[in-house]
Parts: sequence; structure tokens; C-alpha cells
Amino acid sequence: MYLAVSPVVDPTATGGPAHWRLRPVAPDGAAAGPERRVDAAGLAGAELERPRWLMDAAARVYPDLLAAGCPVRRSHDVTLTERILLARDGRSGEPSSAAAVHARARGLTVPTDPDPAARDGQPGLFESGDAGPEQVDPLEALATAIADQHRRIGSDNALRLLVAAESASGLAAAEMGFAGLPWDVREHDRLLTAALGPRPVGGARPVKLAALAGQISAAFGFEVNPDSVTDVRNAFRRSGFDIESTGRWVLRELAHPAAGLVLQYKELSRLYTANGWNWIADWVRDGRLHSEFVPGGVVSGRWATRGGGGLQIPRAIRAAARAEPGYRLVVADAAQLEPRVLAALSADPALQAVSTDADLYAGLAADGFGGDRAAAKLAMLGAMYGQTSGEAGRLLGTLRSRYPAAVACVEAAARQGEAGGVVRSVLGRTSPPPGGTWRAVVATGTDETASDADRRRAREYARSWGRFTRNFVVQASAADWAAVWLSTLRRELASLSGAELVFFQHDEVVVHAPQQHAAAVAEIAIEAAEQARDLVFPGATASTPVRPMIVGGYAEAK
DNA sequence: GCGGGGGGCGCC
DNA sequence: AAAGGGCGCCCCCCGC
Repeated sequence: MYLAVSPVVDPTATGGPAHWRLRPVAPDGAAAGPERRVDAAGLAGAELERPRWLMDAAARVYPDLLAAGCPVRRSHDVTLTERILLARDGRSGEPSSAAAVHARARGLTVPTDPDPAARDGQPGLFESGDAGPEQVDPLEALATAIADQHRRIGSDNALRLLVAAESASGLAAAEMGFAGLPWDVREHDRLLTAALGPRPVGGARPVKLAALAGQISAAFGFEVNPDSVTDVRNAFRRSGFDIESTGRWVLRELAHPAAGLVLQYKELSRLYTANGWNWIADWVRDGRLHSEFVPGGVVSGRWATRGGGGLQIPRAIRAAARAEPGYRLVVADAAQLEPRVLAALSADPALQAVSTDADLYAGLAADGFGGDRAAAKLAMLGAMYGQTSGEAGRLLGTLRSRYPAAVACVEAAARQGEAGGVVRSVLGRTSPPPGGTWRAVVATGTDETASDADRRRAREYARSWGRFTRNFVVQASAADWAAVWLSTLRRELASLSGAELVFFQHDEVVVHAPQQHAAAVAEIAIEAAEQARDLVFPGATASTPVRPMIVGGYAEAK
């Protein structure tokens, strides 16, 4: 049974909906009780009955519920679910809102998805006074959508698990955006000032950057703007270094006094522009970093973020992520998740055995790489990413001889992609099919009359897509595991008052918890990982351990 | 003046 | 023989 929820927006009011409409709905879409119209207190009362809430999209609905004081335990997220189901049908990118699902199921004109970014102050899709022919009652749309999705999911247990975990991820993401990551602005400012000098006024460069820019020009003997790739490249060419790119890997090899200075400049400049004082002003409010997390924002099922670069908090400023007084951060990450997932996915006995090592790469090294951990790691990453050249390519043979099933698993995925096919994660997330351009290029290159250049280009395209699908099966299955881990962890966390998820990044969570609950949170993280392994890879002997650390500041965790 | 593409770099 | 996957965001640059 579900409880469908839909906000009632008054276009003239600000600060979110004052009322919500609720309706019990059976899995087949039939109304299972009368509709209610409730305020915040009514919402909270309804949640006490522990329903599975049925919502259009947590990203659109849940922030207002949280603001109204109604944290939700369980949900079915029509939009997140629809993305998964559409991808399985090779229809990624089609509208996925409840209204769209409803329209498709009823053969009506499908509305485009509401844009969450353009929603503030605007009446929602269904609330505009003049209902057009394609407007549908939102509760009606939800009822149609759950029935339709139930039918399409059927009895596929893996898919059911994926949909449940994805829906829970939607809740977790909204909660994390709402809570924010505790952020010590004074510590951040201290780090910035130490690296860059005091915060500049106006548009001036910080003093350290200005000094480096001056030294760079002096080293060349003429004026060079280190912010300009073109400028830097031309300067090195004038100085006798014929470089194509100004990337780190190129500059590192240059025997010119400016090279090291440019590298220093780039590092500091990135800190200043990407995570400097402006970033604080934009994304930190009341001591919390508020990123918008977007579950399923990546085709593989990984999360993305909108704004703040929430998944790219550089190590240089992690010391600013600090627990509040009386609290601790519990940082739990699944170390070396992807090779462990490959072990489980491929059921390779030898790799599963090695995966029980705390350091999988050390185990690999001992198992066939003469103790050379770096080589073992390179070979494993190369196999998962599709690297065929260099040392990784040479080491692939060793990997294949030791772990034939694991290598065969990723190579089968690569062949599937090279042929234009799709692949699936362990729980059934499906890769997108290649686009029209790809098909055209590959078709041209395989024609009898194709030129050598056309053939080469076609091979390149095919191989590139093969690398994508090769990596997809591992990355997406890791994302499946992580979603189940996160949702299990989140569910158990509800029993510890004051503990909240504040950060999630692919294979790592941060929980902000009262000091006295920190140890329990760590235990929950460990157990949730074991449950995730059993749910996502039933029967697998591979291990996907997490090692939580209880710290005051994020920087202490690594 | 604006937007898109590209180079580059941060994270996993 | 074969030139490693996924992102977001910054700046510059160029074309309109």
C-alpha cells in the first residue's frame, strides 16, 4: 500500500506549500481510501503510520516535506524509477515525471519534465489555473504511474531491490541537501589565507597568485598570463619548447624555469577559483555546505551534484568539514570497491578469495605479480577501464591467467559495446545505446568501400564505446551496491536521534552524529555493507568491507 | 554581450 | 596494433 502525496501550491504565497493532498493507493493504482487535505501537522501524523510514500520525485517534493517537519522513512519515487525503466527499454532521456508516465500509459501527449531549477516562485505544472487538455490531477497521475511501474517491474527481484534503493537514495539526497555538511568557515578561511594570502578586495589576484604571475613573466622574459592556456603554450613555444598542451604531465617534463612556477600557479589558482572565498559565499550557509545531490545523475547510477561541486571537495580544504560541538563525523568508505564488485559480479573464485584481504591490491600482488602492488593495481584498473597500452596492457595477460572469469566478464561487456549493444549492472541498470552519429561512423567504416581513415575512425569509435560498456558493468554494479548500502544504513540510522547523513560520494558516506552514538553509527555502517553484499550479490563469497573512522574533521579520515 | 566548446583539474 | 571509465566546474577563447 502506498500513500500518494502531492503539494498544493498557492502561486501568490511564498515559502512552500501550505497544504498537501494525500490519498492511499493500492499497487494497482486503485484508490484505497478517501483523499485527505492536510497541513504540516497532518503530514507528520500520516508519517507516524509508516506508509510508503508515493511521490512524483523526492527532489521536487521532499524538500518541502522536510521544511514542514515531515521526514519520510520509505518512498517510491516515480521519476527515479522511471529513468531506470526507460533505460531498460533503450529510451533514456524521455520524460520521467509521474505526469509523463501517466500520459504514456493512457496514450496522451507526454508533457516535458518540470525543471526543478525554474520552479521557485512559479506555479507547478499542475497548479496553473487554466488547465489545458494535457493537465492531469497529480494524484491521478501518481496512481496511474505506480500501477504502470508495478506492471513493468513484475517479479524481477533484483529490479525491485534497485527501485527500492533508488527511491531511498532520493530521500537520502534531499535530506543531505537539507542538512548540509558541517563546514567550519573560519578553518576554510585560514587554509585559503595560508595558501593564497589574505582575501583580495575587488577583482585583484590574491598576493601569492600575483607574485607567481610576476615570477612567470620574469622567467620567460616577457609578459605572460598564466590563466590563459594559449598564452602559456605560445610562451613555451617562443622559448624553444614545442608543446601541444599545457597539462601537468607535459609541464612536469620541461627543463624551463617557468614550468614549475606555472604548475604552482595552476594549483593555487584552482583552489582560489573553484573552492575559494566565492565558493564559501555561494554554498555555505549557517555553517553547512549545501550541495544539491542528484541520485542517478550519471548513466551508471552514480550520483551527480548540482552546484558547489559537492562530489569534488578537494583534500586541500577537507579540514574545514568539521563536526559540531558534542558531535563526531563517522566517515565510512568501501575501500577498493570496484575490483571487489567485479569479483562478485564475475564470481571469479580466485578474485573472490583475494577480495577478503583488507588490501585487495596487496593480495593481488602476492598472488601473481611477484609482490609488486603498484603493478597489480595498474593491471586491475586497466582491465576495468579498458587500457590496452603501456604497462597495464602488458600486465593484462598475468591478470587473465590468474582471474580468467573476471577478465572475461569485462571483456564480454566490451565486445557488447563495440557491437553497439547495451549491458546491465547486477541489479539491472542498463547502459544507453550508442547514438546515431556512432552508428553512422561505425557503419561507414565497415563498408566494403571504406577508406583506411574511415576504418580507423570506426574502430576507434567502436573501441571507445566498448571501454564505456566495459567500465559500465563494474561502475554501475558498484553504484547498485552503494545504493543498497546507503539505503540500509539510512534506515538503521533512524533509530539514533541526532545522527544524520551529511555526505555521500560513490563509495563513501559521512554521518554527523552525537558523540555518544558515533560507535553505533560505525557498527551500522559495517553491518549495512555486509547486508548490501548479501542482497546485491546473493551467494557471492567476495567481500565488500567498509572501515568507518570516527573523527572530528573530515581531513583526519584519510 | 552571450553561449558553447575546449583545456584543464578536482573527485571517485 | 590497439592511446583508461564516470563526472562538475573553472577559465579562456571564439563565433555569433
